[in-house]
Amino acid sequence: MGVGIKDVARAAGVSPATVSRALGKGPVSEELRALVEAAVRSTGYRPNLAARRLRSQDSGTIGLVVADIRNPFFTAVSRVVEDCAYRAGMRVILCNTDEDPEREALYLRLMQEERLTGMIFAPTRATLDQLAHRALDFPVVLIDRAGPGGQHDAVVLDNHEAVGDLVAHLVERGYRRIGGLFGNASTTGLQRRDGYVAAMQRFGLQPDFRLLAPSAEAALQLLRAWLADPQRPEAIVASNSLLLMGTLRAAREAGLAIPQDLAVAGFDNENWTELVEPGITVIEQPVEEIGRAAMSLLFERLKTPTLPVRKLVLSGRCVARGSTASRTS
Amino acid sequence: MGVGIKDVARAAGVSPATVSRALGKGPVSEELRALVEAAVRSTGYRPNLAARRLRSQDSGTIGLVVADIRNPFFTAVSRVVEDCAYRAGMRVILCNTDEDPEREALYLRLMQEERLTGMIFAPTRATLDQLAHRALDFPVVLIDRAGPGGQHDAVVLDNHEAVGDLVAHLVERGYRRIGGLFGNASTTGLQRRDGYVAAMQRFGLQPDFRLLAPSAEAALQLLRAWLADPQRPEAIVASNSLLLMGTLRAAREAGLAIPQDLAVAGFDNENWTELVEPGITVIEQPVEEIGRAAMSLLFERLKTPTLPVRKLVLSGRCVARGSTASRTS
DNA sequence: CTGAAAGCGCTTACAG
DNA sequence: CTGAAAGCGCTTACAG
Repeated sequence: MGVGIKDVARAAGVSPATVSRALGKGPVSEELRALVEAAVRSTGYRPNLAARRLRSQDSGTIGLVVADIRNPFFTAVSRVVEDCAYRAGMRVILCNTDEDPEREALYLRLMQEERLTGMIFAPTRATLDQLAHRALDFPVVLIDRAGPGGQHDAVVLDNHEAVGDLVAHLVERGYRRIGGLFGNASTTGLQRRDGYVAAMQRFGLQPDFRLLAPSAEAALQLLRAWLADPQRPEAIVASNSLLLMGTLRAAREAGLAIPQDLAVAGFDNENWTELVEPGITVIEQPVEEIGRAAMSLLFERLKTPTLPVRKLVLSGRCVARGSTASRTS
Repeated sequence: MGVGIKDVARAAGVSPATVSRALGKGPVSEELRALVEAAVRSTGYRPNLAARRLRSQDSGTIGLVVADIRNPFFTAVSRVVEDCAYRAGMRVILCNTDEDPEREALYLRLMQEERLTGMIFAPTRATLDQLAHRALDFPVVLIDRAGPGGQHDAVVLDNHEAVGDLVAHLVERGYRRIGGLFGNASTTGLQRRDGYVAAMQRFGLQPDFRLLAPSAEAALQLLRAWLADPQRPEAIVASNSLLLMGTLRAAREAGLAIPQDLAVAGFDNENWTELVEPGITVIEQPVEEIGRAAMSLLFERLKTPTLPVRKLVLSGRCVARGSTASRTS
C-alpha cells in the first residue's frame, strides 16, 4: 500500500523527476505542473518525509530541549518556537531533561541521530560547561541559560539587572533583611544569586540566600525552617515561579501575612501571581520575544554559518503588586 | 562528512549487515557484537534515523495534536505522553491547532507525510465529525473530546458526572440560580453543558448558560454584561480553567465578593485555584492517568489492530474550596 | 524544461 | 550466524 511518486508520475504521464520538481521548487512548465497537481489529487499522494529527508540531507527539524515543558516559561517559549518552525515548514522535536545531565546527554545523542537542522537548548550548568568541548553537527542557540562568552548564540534575560530591580524595589519600600532563594541547577539561578548579592552590597545590606533544587516542594521545605528563625527575612526574592509558589505556600502555612509579615517578589509573570491577593511583584520575561529571537538567531546562523557568535540580552519588566507594598511598621 | 554503517563495518572487519544486526535485535555472535561496539565507539557512529525509518517502514513517531500546549491540561498530558514515548524509543511531534479546523486538516496531512506510527488527538467538533469518513493510515486515540460511539479509541473524563457533582455541591450549599459557562468549540464543552442542564433539571432548577469561545477574555467580556444583570446568577460553573480565570477576573472587576456575592466553581485543579483566596472549587482531572491510558490504548491497538474500539471514561475528583462555601444569607 | 540514472543510509529477505 | 544484494521513496546532478 501507499502511493508513491512513481504512481503519480504514471498517472500524470511524466517522469518521477518531474513530479518531484513540480512539488518542490524545481523548474517545470505550467502544463506539466497542472498535470502533476491533478495526478496528486486523484491519487491522494502524500510525500514520504523520511525519504525526502534522507535524500535531501536536510531533516527540516528543530530540536527543543528544555528542563520541563510544565515550567510556564518553557511552555510559552515552546509555543512560539513551534509556530515559527511550522511557518518555516519545519518540524520540532521536544525533549524534557528535568535538569538531569544524563538525560541531556541522551537527548543530545538522539538529536544527532535525527540529523537536526538546528537546536534550541536550555542546558544545566554541567552540560553547558561540556558543550564547549563537544562538537555538534548543527548550530545551537541557548535560551534562558548561558555562560559568559561561549561558542553558541544565546538569548537570555538580563538577570543581573532584573534581580537588582527587585532588590531596589524592596529597599525603596523599606525592607532591609531581604532573603534570596535561587535554583542550583542552572546558570540562571547562579546569575540571579550574583545579581542579588551585588545589589544587596550596593545598598550596604547583608546578603542572605539559599541555593536549592528548583521546585516548589524544595522551597516549601527549606522555608519551613528559615521562616521559623527569629532572624527571618522581612522579604523573600525567589528566582523562578516554582520557588515563588513554594514561598507563598510556606508563608500561608506559617500564618504570615503578606506583605506585613513577609514581603514576596519573584520571577515570571504567571497568571496566578496576579490572581492571588495580594498580587505578587514579579519580573516579567519577554517570553514571546525570547522564542522568536532564538529562532531568528538560528535561521540566520543557518544562512550564514560564519557569523560571529551573538548573545542577545533582553530586559525584564518589573511588575509591582501588593506583595511588596511599603513597610509601615 | 558523516560516518555511516559502512565505515563502522570496515573498522570492525565485518559486513554492513552485521553492523545493522548488532545495533538492532538481529542474531549476532558475541564476538562480532563486541567488535562492532568497539568500532561504533572508535568511529563515533550515530545511526541516521531518517534512513532507518525509510527502510524499516516504521517512523517510530507519535503525533500529539492538541488545541494549545499552554492550556495546562494539555501541558500536563503532553509531558506524560512524551515520557511514555521516549521510554518506548519513540519520538513525539506536537502540533497546536488553536481549535481551528483548517489547521487541524493541515496537521492531519502533515502527520500522514510523517507516516506516523500513531496519533493522540484532541479534535474540535467539526473535525471529530469528519474523522469518521476520513481514512487515516495510523491508529488514533482521542483524548479529552470524543463523540458517542465513534471509530477511534478514546480516553475522556466523565463530563456528565463531573458537572453533575459540581451542581449538586452548589445546590447542597444553598445556591439556586446557578449559571453555566461552556466552551463552544469542543464536544467537551457541549457535554458539560448537557450534564449541567440535566443536573439542574434533576434539582428542579432553571438552567441558564452561555456558550462562548474558550478564552479568559471571552468569559470576562460576557460576564461584564451578565453580572450587571439584576437577575444575575448566585453561582457560576465554568467548563475549563480559562473560562474560570475570566470568571474570577470579572467578579473582582465587578467588586463581587466570593462566595458571598458570587460562588464560583470550575474545571482543572490548577495551582492558582488553590493559591487564590478563597480557593476555587474545581473538578480535578486525572491528567497523568489520561496521558498514560492514551498511550496504552495506542500501543495495544498497534499490537492488536483487530481489537474492538475502546472508550475509557475516567472520573474527576471534586475538590471543594472556599469559593463555594455554604450560602448564609 | 525534461528524463534516465544514481544514490541518500540504512534493513531485510535470500542464500549459504 | 554471516554476507552480498536489493530496495525503502525520494532528489539531484547529468545529459539532452
